[in-house]
Amino acid sequence: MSALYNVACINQRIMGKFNTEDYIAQLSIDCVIFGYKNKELKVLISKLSYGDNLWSLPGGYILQTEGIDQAASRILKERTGLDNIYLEQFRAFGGPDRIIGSEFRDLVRTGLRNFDSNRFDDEAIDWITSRFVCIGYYALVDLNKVELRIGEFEEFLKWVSIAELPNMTHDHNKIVAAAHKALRQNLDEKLIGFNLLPEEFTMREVKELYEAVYDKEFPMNNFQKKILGLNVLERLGKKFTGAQNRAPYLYRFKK
Amino acid sequence: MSALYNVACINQRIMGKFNTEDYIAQLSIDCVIFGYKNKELKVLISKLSYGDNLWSLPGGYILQTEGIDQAASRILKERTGLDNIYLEQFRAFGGPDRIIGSEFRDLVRTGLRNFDSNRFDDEAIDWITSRFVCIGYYALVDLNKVELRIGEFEEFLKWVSIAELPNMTHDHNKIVAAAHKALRQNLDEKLIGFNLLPEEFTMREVKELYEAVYDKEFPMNNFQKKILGLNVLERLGKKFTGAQNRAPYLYRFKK
DNA sequence: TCAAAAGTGTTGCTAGTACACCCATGT
DNA sequence: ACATGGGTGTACTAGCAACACTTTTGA
Repeated sequence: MSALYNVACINQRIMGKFNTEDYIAQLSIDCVIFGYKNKELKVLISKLSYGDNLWSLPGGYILQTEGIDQAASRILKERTGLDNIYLEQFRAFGGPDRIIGSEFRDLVRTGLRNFDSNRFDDEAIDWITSRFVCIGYYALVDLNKVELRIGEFEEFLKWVSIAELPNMTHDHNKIVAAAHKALRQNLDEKLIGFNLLPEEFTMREVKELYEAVYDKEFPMNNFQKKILGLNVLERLGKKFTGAQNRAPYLYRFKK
Repeated sequence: MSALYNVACINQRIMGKFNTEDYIAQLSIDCVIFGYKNKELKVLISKLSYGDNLWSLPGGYILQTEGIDQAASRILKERTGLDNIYLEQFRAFGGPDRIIGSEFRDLVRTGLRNFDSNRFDDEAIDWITSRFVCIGYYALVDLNKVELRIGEFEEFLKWVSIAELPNMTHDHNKIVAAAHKALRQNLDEKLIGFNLLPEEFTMREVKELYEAVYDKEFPMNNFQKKILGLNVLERLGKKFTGAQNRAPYLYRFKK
C-alpha cells in the first residue's frame, strides 16, 4: 500500500474545516449504498482524484450537534440528493488494522503537505491522520431516482456490481461484505427489498432482485406464492411489453 | 434528571488519566454482561458511589493502541477477571439525546469540581463532559466463574434480573433492551446459550434458560428433541439429586 | 406400590418444494 | 394455430407442536 492510498482516501472526506469543535474526532461514518439494475445488486463507490486506482465508500464525519443516524442521513443526502432513504446501521469497525503506524503516518503527512500546503495546516493534518473508528450504515435506494453529487476530492461516483468491486482503501471491502450479509439477513424479515425497486414492478423483477441479493435462483411459481402470501403488495394493471406472451401484472408495495 | 446523575455516571468510567493521547475522545464502550441463575436472565450493573440511586452499565474507553473488540475484552476482564468471554458487538448508540446541553454541562462541571478539585482539572472536565457516542457489546458468562472487581467510583456491582432493572443513567436501559433483542435473535442460530451455563447441565436447565431469555414456556419433550437434533451436546452420566423421580442425564457442549 | 418427573413415541398440522397444467399475448 | 412466458393448482416432504405413553427414582 502506498502513502497515496491514505492521502486520497482521507481527502475524500473533506467537506469543510476539520476541527473537533464542529466534528467528533476519530469517528467517521461509512455508507454502503445499495442499488439494483440489470439484475445486479450494485454498490455506490467513489473514484478518488489522487491516484490511478483509488476507490472508497462514501463517508463523512459526525457533527457535534447531530445524532449518528442523522449524520448518516445527511451524508446520504449530500451524495444522492434523496431524503427519507431506507437506512440501517449494521456495525462499527475499529479493528487494530485501522491503526496507522507512526512511520506510515509520516508518509501521509508528507503527502498531504505536498498536495496542498495551504489547505492542510498542521492541525488539519493531525486531525485527518489520526486513527479512526467508523460506523457502517447501509442504504437501499431506487437507483433511478438518485442524482449523484460528486464530493470535492472525488473524480466521479460509480455504481458497481457487488461481484465486481475493485480493491478499496482501508477495510472498505470488508465493510461492504458485512453490509451485504446484513442485507441478506434483513431482506426477508423486514420486507425492505422494495426500497430497491421503482414504484411499480412485476413479480419477476422482485424475484430477480432476490436472486441478485442471495446469488441463488428461486423458482418463479413458489416465489410468487410466498411473496403474495405476505400480503404486502397490491396488484395494479397489466404490463404490456409487446412480447408474444401473457402480460405480467404490475404490483405496488402497500403503505 | 439532576446534575448528580451525569457526574456520577461519568466518574464511574475513570480508570486513569483522561486524555486524547491515551484514549479516543467522545467514544466509549458499554457492556451488557448477561448471566443466568435461579431461572432468571441477569445483567451486571454497577451502583455508583455518588448518589442514592445511580446505576450504570460497566463501560470504558478505547486505547489509541487497541482495536474496539480488544477494548471490550479488556474492559470485561477488568470487571469479571475472565478471559475468552463470549462477546459480540450489537450496535452503536449516538442519538441526539446523548448530546448534553450547555446549561446542563455547566452544572456537571460544577459538580465535578466540588467533588474532587484535585483530580478534575479543566482538561479532564472538558474531556469527560463532552458528548459521547458509545459502542454496545453484550457478553455471556458463567455467572459462577465471575470474580467481580469494583471500579474506583463504584459502590458495588450487582447481578439484577433483566425484568427488574432500575432506571439507569443516560440511555442505558435502551442499550440493555437492544442487547436483549440481539441475544434473542442469536441464541438459537449461533448456539451461544451454553456460554451462560456451567460445564455440565441437564436438559431442563437448558430449557429454563431459553424460557428466561424468551420469557415464554417451551414444552419439555419437543424442546429436548430439538436440542438433541442439533447434535452439539454429548450425554454424560446421570444426575442423582435424591428426588423421588427418574434421574436426568447430564450434558456437555461439544467443542 | 405410588407419586413425581424424565424420556420416548405417535399423530396431525403447516410451510416450503417440486411438478404439472392452463391462460394470455402477438406473430 | 402456435410459441412464449405468466399464473395457478396439486401432491409430496420436512419440520414443528400437541398428545399419549413408558421408565426410573426414592419414599
